[in-house]
Amino acid sequence: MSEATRSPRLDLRGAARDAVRDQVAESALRLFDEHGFDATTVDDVARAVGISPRSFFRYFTSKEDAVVGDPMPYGRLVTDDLAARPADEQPWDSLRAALQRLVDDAENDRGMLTMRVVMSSPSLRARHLEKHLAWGQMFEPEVLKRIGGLAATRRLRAHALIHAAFACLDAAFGEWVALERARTLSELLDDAFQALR
Amino acid sequence: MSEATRSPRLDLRGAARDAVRDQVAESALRLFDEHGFDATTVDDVARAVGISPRSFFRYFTSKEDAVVGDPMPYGRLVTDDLAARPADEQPWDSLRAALQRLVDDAENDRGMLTMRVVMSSPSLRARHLEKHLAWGQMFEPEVLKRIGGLAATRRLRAHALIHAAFACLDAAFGEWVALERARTLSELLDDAFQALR
DNA sequence: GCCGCTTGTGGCAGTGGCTGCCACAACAGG
DNA sequence: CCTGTTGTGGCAGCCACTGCCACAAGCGGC
Repeated sequence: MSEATRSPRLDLRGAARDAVRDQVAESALRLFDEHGFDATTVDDVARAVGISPRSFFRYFTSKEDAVVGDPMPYGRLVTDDLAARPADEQPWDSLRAALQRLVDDAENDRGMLTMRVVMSSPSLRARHLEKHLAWGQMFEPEVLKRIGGLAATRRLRAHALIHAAFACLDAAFGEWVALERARTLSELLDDAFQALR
Repeated sequence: MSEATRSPRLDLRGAARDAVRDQVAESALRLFDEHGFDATTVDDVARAVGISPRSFFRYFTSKEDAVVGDPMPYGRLVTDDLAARPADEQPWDSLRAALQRLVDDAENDRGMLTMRVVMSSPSLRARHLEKHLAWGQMFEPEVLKRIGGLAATRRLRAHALIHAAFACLDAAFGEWVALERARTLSELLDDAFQALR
């Protein structure tokens, strides 16, 4: 049967799968926060949620994946927001606006917990940073549209702008966690972006 | 015997050890470049240089470490350069100047090979990015000295500046490798820093 | 109701990175 | 020649992760 003619039931299945995934991820997050990421094995997580270790790796591509998640869905959202910005806007402003999507979604207890766990382990931080690489590639075409100047250096400048934006994002996240939400993520991100004008 | 009274011979030993380390790293780099990082096992590298796999991990803390190296030595050099910049210089200019140390050291065949291998594997890219985190912590005190404005946001802005500088560095490296050295790293880095003024 | 198909799951064995431990070899100083 | 220190190899074991296979669950057609 072809992809197009499949019954909508498959969406239900997908939804069920996503629900399980979320639940496993949340249990994992709690365990990692409580006992440490390295000290908690995949077997521990699997046992806690009542699935086999083998099945854990059917839901997540890696142990880290249960915390940092797939970069693509958010990447698409933010890229769409970026594409929807006015064509004559300064790229730096477009980037700030587009990242608001991530800010809105992270500014809650779950986001705080996730960031705290991410920052607690080098391998998680590394995966987190890798997400920026994936997003950066998705953003590039949109940012290039808004960049003028010498053609020979456009790609370089787009790259620098994009990853500087991520640097601001991480600085804001870091401060947000360190201050324990004394200020809003949105404000902190504004400050960080402002510092690089 | 106490640390202080040890004979200088130990430096010789350290030097010998460093020499072996370099040689193993170079062989590893060649193998990784030729057959791929993931497809090359530590056993392969060990066999190629005539040491046991167990000994490989006495020279390097991880397989990736043979490529990306210890962040501390370079971190110290650059931090020292940063500290030596004039106190009234703009932090962005100080950072650009301090990174020249890395540029000078990378701008050769070995550096090109290393960057190519690093960019070829996600796990290597991740470790490479982790190095920035370590360096960032070392730079922070020096950058803070050069940052004014509201005290409440100084750390945030310092963090954003520092990691934006690394974003520029990586953008320059990426372009340098992509262009196959058609332009110098130093020029590319200038362009990237310029794009963020 | 039965059958057959697809899809999700568990178990098992195996690979590869990495570590602790122990025995042994190399080499220095006495 | 002996002795303490240091580097090395081998072995066993942990853990993340994968391929394979057998099996169970749900769904469609009949």
